[in-house]
Amino acid sequence: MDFLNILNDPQQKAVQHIDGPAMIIAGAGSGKTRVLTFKIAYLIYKGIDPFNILSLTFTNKAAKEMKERIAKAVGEQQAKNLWMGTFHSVFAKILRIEHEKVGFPSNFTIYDTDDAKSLIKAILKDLNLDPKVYKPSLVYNRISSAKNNLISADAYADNTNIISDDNQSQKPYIHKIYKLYQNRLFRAGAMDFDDLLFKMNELLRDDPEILLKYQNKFRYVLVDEFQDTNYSQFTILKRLAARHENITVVGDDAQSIYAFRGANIQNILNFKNTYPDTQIFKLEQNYRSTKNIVNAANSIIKQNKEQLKKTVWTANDEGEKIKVFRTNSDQEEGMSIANEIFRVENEQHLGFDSFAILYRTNAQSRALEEALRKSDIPYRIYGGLSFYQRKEIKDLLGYFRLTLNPNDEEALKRIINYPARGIGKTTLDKFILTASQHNVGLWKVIENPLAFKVQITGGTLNKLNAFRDLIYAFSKIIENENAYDAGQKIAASSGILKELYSDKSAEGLARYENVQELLSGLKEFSEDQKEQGLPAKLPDFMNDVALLTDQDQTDDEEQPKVTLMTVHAAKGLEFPYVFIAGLEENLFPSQLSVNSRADLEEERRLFYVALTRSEKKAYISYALTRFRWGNLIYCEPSRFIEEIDETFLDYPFVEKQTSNFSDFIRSQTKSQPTKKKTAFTPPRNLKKVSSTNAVSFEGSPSSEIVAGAEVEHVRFGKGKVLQVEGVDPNKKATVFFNGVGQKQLLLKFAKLKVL
DNA sequence: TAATGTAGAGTTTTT
DNA sequence: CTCTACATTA
Repeated sequence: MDFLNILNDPQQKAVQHIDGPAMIIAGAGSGKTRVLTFKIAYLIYKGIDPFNILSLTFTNKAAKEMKERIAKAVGEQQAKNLWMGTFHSVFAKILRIEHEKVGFPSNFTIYDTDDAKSLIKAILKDLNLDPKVYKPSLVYNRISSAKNNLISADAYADNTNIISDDNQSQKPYIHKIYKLYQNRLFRAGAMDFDDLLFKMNELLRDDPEILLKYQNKFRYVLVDEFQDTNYSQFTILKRLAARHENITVVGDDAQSIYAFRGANIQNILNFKNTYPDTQIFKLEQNYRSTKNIVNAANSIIKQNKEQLKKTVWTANDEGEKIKVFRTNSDQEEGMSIANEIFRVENEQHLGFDSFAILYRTNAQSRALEEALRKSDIPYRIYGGLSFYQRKEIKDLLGYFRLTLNPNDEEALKRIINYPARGIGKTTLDKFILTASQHNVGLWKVIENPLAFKVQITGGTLNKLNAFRDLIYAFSKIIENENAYDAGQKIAASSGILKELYSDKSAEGLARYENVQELLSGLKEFSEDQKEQGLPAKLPDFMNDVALLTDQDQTDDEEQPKVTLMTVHAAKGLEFPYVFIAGLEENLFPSQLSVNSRADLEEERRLFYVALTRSEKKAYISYALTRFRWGNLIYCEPSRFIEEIDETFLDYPFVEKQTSNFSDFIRSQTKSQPTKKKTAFTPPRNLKKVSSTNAVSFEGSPSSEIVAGAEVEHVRFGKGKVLQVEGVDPNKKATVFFNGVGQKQLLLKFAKLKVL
């Protein structure tokens, strides 16, 4: 095994371990993917049949990349037979194979979160419950977390703790919604994300034959990103591995950032309790980042109480210190970053894809995007509304879904009257009611409304029959044509293409293009599958389209671009230069996390993940003001900045002034009208970048701000004071800004200059 | 039943 | 602010 030579000692040992439980604790940048890849290659090299290896990853993209790497090591033929994918996609596949035992059609639909919430809304209506009290997203989360803990609808209703919780929060009927929700899913031949795991658990629990079959099939189980698995997932693993106990988990407790969706960090912290024979391998050498970055990240993470002991170190260069930017506004923050990217790129010529801007929330991308656009820096934003969540895409997929599974209620509701064909809400409501009364699928009623004595007019019946026949026709098309041709035909004869084409607005054009993009995706799929000798029908495409995310899309990038994404989305990636924006209290850490120690620790891990993405240099920035929901709010620097050992920071402000940030801010804002402040003028490293915007913008004394005065604001530009009210510390001015409109500003914060 | 207008809510992260 | 969902009107 030549290739072992390029690994370090603990990496080699981890790779060469074959039988029995193993846990690989992989620090950030320690070559985790490489070890996992080599380990699988090594197993195959040692004669283990790839058919017997199951490897679970966090994203489909990760699985695909790993498979390609393994193919290079052991050859295409061998690699092809590996089972690799996300928990959801692998188990969806198995559930389709074993669908008879599960009691679902093999082409069951997978409801995404939007479908699920929409269904919950429909149930609320049936139960006459107020959607403001029973917020669909809240109910969904409650059900989801129950499922992730393997609590069925019946168990939920019987659990006195849960019920008293719900009673306490004035939502006593959640158990009822849960039960009905499962009923409706069943009738629609649909599962939500959590069901995929839940039903897999049930299957393995209740059917010894199936259990044995998959235990013997997956003699070797490997799990990546184990720190982000939930109880349901771990339970599946335990069941599968119970016979041979060849289970290898790889992860980093310091990078566990998905507790909000049920991930249980205890899975990794207590893995050895479950398998006392576990061999533990620690990968502690970081190959990615400079000493400064590694040490700064260590100084952050050590503040967390709950963690496995390890010491991440690097032999790399010292590198530059982490630079801190402070700006007056979120816009300026964007400009500072854009200017710095421009400067570094001019100097180093690494290409714009060497830069990433990371942030806590998607909403922050706007100001950053604007700044990059102004500076003519190419960029690509990841996340936000995903491609597959767009209305036009869901509409077309709705036709595909309904044709493949006519009981798919959410798909039906979505398209039965889109494009408009005269079947309105009233009619649809009648059908849904009738279906519920007879406890049959919606499609049964649609096919033959008279059999169920639904009161409809002859005209409606005709329209309905036309729709029914349309779907029948699509069904034939899907049977006979490949995915692309079928998709094309359905898009055309459903009227969707025409509908979108007739909309000449910019948004309409974009929607049309999106649909075209989906169709070309189908084309690519059809050709790829054919090439590999695999089936290329529409159902094959639809099988896990609900499990795809934007990250799985192949981007045919023509030019290098700066990456903009949330910290979560950046997990597993690396960039030479990383900017972490919006390091402010109530933003990062998020407002919702600051009250609980566990949540705050997760935010801190998130920051750790962000910082450890960088190879050469990291920047962190915060703004003193920021727009949120159209309102200007005032921000304080994040506690995380203080938590970094200052020897790793290039942060000129703290040295001169007090280290207490709130005092610092207060002193600035209070003394604002008078004397010149040394500390508040932009520090040297900022001068250059902020000079394009407002250079050390000085406000006038509040006594000069009177009604009728012409003033200038650092952000809104020129305007006229309409009214001033209140007394000095809390004096408030109403100002009309040209082109911006009327704003109310507190003078102690807002800097207004009288012209 | 379709189209238009208005009110209300939302920003934590995603399979 | 911006988007969506609902209600009202034609």
